[in-house]
Amino acid sequence: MAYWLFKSEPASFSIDDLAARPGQTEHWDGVRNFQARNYMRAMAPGDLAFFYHSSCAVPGVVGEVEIGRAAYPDFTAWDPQNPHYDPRASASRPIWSMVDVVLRARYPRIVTLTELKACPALAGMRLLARGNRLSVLPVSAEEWSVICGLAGR
DNA sequence: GCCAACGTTGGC
DNA sequence: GCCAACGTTGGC
Repeated sequence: MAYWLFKSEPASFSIDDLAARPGQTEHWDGVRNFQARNYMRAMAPGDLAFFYHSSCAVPGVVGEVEIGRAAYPDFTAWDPQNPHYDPRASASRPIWSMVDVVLRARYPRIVTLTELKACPALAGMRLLARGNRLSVLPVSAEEWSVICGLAGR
């Protein structure tokens, strides 16, 4: 059982968008970074992940999802109409992966980036590391429980 | 809109 | 294999 964090720009896909999906589930497609892809390949069904809103007025953790399906080919990569199209990818050579996520909790309030930074127990968190840009990150069990505490859960 | 930080690409 | 150029991310 492992813990993770997914970033998403709410203008593109927010936790409310996920909540509105049938079954409150969605495949997490469009990741085009090898390290982030490899983290998704390490995910197992039942793993939990934070849903983080980035590039917005109040960046922060807004909820939790559960991994519903382990990594499988990201077919959006070989769709020329898709904004994340990668001409190197194909059905026989997928290159990119995605997982399915299922909404588990939408927090009643945002655990803001400012709060995370102010929390000494989270000083080593990957999300807070200088220059961090990965959209998929591992989270330690300690960090998970600390942030759940901040969220009031 | 700005800028720092980073990953990727491509010339050599 | 090096490294400069470029594109992207993401906070502010």
